[in-house]
Amino acid sequence: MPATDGRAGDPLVAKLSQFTSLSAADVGILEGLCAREERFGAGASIFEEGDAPRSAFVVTRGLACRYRPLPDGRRQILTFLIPGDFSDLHAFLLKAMDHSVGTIIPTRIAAIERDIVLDIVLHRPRLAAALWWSEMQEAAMLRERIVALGRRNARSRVAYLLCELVWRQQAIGMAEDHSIRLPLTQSDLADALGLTAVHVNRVLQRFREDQLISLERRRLTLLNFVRLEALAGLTSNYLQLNSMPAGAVRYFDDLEQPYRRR
Amino acid sequence: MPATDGRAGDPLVAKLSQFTSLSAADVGILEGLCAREERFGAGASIFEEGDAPRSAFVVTRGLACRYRPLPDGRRQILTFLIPGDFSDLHAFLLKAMDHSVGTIIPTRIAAIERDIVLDIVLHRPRLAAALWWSEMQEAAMLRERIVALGRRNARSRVAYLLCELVWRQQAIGMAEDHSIRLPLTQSDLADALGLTAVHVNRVLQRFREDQLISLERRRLTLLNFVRLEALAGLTSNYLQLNSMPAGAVRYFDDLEQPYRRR
DNA sequence: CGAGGAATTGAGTAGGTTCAAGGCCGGTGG
DNA sequence: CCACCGGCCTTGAACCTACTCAATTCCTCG
Repeated sequence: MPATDGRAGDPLVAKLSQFTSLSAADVGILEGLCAREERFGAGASIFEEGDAPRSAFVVTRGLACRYRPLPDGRRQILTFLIPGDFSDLHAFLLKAMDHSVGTIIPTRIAAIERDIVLDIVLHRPRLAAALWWSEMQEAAMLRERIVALGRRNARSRVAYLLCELVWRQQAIGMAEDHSIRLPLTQSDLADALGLTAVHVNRVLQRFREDQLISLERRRLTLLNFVRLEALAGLTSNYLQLNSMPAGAVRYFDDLEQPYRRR
Repeated sequence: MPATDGRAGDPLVAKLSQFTSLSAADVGILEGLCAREERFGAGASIFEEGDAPRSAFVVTRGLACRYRPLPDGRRQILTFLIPGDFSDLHAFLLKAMDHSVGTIIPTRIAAIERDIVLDIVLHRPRLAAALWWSEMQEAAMLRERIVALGRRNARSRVAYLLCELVWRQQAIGMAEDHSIRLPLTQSDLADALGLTAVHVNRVLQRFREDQLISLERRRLTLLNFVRLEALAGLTSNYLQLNSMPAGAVRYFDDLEQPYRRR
């Protein structure tokens, strides 16, 4: 099993493999996509609200977030982007991004050209399906966030976000058991959860008292993930952490045929 | 300009035409998709959390919503589905839906088979682009909801949702100026906005006092949409209500060539 | 005309915010 | 090696927005 520094295999391949088994050719393509990375420092801006979208991108190392800045200086974090996240597959269809993306820690990003995206969609059905699935996973995370912000109290919200972060890092081999590196400040967490940093602090205090988590030196461990998941109110099929339905598998195998011989 | 009863032209065609001009053939395909509709009464369930996804679908008439039921009986409404909304393009890749869809008023839905979806994606690039765009629009709405629930107070949230509903219905020719039919109860609005029905009521009272809206007999009119939009804090490019970038247009025209001769 | 859901109103409460001050910790420069 | 600095975390007290509970009125529809 992989180590904890994010170097263990390609995180994108690891993530998509949860959904469907990838051929050697597909893996090659994915690794090729991530070959030319761009590096950003901590707290850097990758793009901003209003910018023309350039292309899709993959996070290969580090941690970033999508967010919407508000006129009064506050912000709402929409999603965190971890290694293996393939985003904005179709952003080239838009004239302007409606949100910004910035890094939390030093981060590497590989940009993907429009032509490559379309080539995959048109000629690599199985790979395209895997990318669609990862888009749907991102949409599922947005829906879960809405439920959390709309109908859960602060304790549940914090529990939910910590669980999500751990689960996602488990999926790419960046978690040790239920423990991850968590370089987010309490203020970052608050901006994601619609709370204030002060209140996030008090909730985390309670979680520590209750032996639910340990969090020190930027390392988070879920000590009692059963209780945390219950507190978070997450359903078992969250993140669609299961593979493709059998019918769809057969279907894509058939579609692959014409292209396998190229 | 179309009338107010939702019969004026095909709402799906109207919606996608905002994004790109559609060929007669594409319009024909879209209208064909909506030919076989299924009818549901008010308060009916279209599918439920946990169900295996059947296929994509288009709402042709009525009003429905996606929502997540909570264990304690409450719920969070995620999005409202109005005529012309094409949803779940790729849902066939999942084993189980993570949310439910139910109707508010009598509603008609056209189911779209997986094979038809894939045929469009592979052979009708321009139409596929339009459908991707509508998916991105739905994702943009989810992000906007997160911002509203996370960082805005009750007044702004209500203003935002009313504006969104009016804008969307304008886009499909179902609005008269700034006036729409609004069959939602205050409880529905509350479930979408993370508030209680009682508080939604008080906010709406204030809006009426302040001459911002009129709302009676299920008819909403924005009396001062400038102030409402400001209160809602919406950005001008919300809903990506603008057409495809020129570069993308050329690109898809090229892709169309091989298929135009079929 | 009656019934039931929806809207409205009031009073008390609570979860989370705001403001402000102090403490910790890691990094930097002398 | 040590002292300083700045960002982050922590804690307390007052406050406020929105919730809860409950009763009443209004509408719509059969």
